Amino acid sequence: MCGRYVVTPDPDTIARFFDVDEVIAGDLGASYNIAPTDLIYGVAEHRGRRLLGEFRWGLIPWWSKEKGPLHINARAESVAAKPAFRDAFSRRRCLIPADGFYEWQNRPDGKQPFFIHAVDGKMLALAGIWSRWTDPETGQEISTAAIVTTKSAGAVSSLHDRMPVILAPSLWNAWLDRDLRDPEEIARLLQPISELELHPVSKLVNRVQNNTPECVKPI
DNA sequence: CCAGACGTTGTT
DNA sequence: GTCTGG
DNA sequence: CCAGACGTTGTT
DNA sequence: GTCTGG
Repeated sequence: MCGRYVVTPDPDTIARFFDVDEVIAGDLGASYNIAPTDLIYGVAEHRGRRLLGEFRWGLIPWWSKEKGPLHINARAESVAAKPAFRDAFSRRRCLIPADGFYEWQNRPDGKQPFFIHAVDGKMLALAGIWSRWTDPETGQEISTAAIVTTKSAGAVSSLHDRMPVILAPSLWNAWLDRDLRDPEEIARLLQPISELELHPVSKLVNRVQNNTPECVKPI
């Protein structure tokens, strides 16, 4: 699955990589340990333009009266049908930029974290869905997002049976296209990719308070 | 009709 | 909002 | 995802 | 064990 990840470039660098027209996100700073509830970058389309915005990690359906529970992931196999996700899936998709992400391997002696990243070291586009939600208590409106997961492939499958969907650049346009609303057509974009590298890292990453380059360093 | 749920993961 | 269960 | 909390009363 | 917070 995907419950922690890494983003280090500044917003302008991310925007260039994803061919973004306008940056509306603030500078969230480099993070080696992004966790659920954090603010994250997301690339989404608005009135035909590609924007880099910020989202709270943990999707809240627009009709929800409650702040929780958090939906940090959505299964590719069912995202089109689930009440909490289907509307976002057909109308509000985004790319979530990442240097890489973490998975924990279960071992007899505990859990071992791994950092997983592109072979060429470039940023990954994680498949995301998003929603606008108004807090009934404060009237505050926020954008929230979830990462779509799928069956793992390649080296990652030796660690874990789930991983985030990573979209190849050739699929970015279709994924962001808000006029593309046919669930079956959209679902065809969600394939696991296998060209990733991984290495074990320190258990420092287990604590969300630890946010240093040490988190991604091979051990 | 109204009430209540609406999610993923891992583990057992 | 929309579906399912009672 | 992992870490950390997990409770009430009364008083300040 | 299970929920909440980050």
